[in-house]
Amino acid sequence: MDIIISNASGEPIYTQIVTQIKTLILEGKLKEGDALPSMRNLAMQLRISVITTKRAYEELERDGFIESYTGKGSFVKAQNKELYREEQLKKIEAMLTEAADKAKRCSIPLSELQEILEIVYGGTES
Amino acid sequence: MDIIISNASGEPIYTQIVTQIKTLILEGKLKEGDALPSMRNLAMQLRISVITTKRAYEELERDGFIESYTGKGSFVKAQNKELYREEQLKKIEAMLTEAADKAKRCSIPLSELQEILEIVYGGTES
DNA sequence: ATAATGTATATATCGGATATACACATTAAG
DNA sequence: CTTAATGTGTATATCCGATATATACATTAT
Repeated sequence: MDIIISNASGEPIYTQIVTQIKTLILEGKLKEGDALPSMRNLAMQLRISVITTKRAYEELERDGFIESYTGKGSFVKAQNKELYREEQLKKIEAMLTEAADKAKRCSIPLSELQEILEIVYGGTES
Repeated sequence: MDIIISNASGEPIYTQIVTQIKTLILEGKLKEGDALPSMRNLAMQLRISVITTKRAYEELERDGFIESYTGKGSFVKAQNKELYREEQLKKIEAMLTEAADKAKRCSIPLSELQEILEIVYGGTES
């Protein structure tokens, strides 16, 4: 568990933790059942409060990445890729809806939107 | 100029003013060269500070809807529909890019995105 | 000069976001 | 049962951006 936090970035600490652990899980470097560092332990390492690590773990739990058990610890959950996909799909749909609304207000046709989408989808490197 | 502000809405006052004046202009109820109420005048009517009306007018000016001249007043600019369209297009492109990024991370294919876009574009009432 | 207009600086207030201390509850191990 | 680990809950501190303001200043028209 190499979590690195940067005070300079302006990004909140708990967010940095969440993102990094999510990435580790999504990349398969942390697998189902793997134990995460205890909240206290991680807090010590990073020299931050337990409450901040708790907040990060809470978010990971809400998003279905891990599970915590009082007295035992926190563990990586079975990845529910389908669920994750569904959630992302909802967010994507919301974004597309907003974009479509804006477009309609300026009489920008659907075809133009489709073109743009095609370009940005193709052009963005992951 | 019937500007109506509602303290209950939670929406900031200056935003309410901006939106309502933009709408009046876009709907053609305010035309090129028309004088807006002076900042002080509008502030009196709405029982708010001049600074708040100024802030609203500043935003309208930034967005190219009006122009203000010290000592004279504020006036509706010639509508540059093309410019407005371009600006909206930039915002739309940014939204689509973000959506595309999210989609790629979940291996959601472009075709699925296109479908969704088609649905939300068609289905949203203006 | 006067009275209208817009402008600039410094300030108050509020609320959400972030991070915290400390006490409490649960579990596992001896 | 005691101990030491774990996660949890309540109440609090702090900071920062957003919002709105008062007051004084600058410009224009008459």
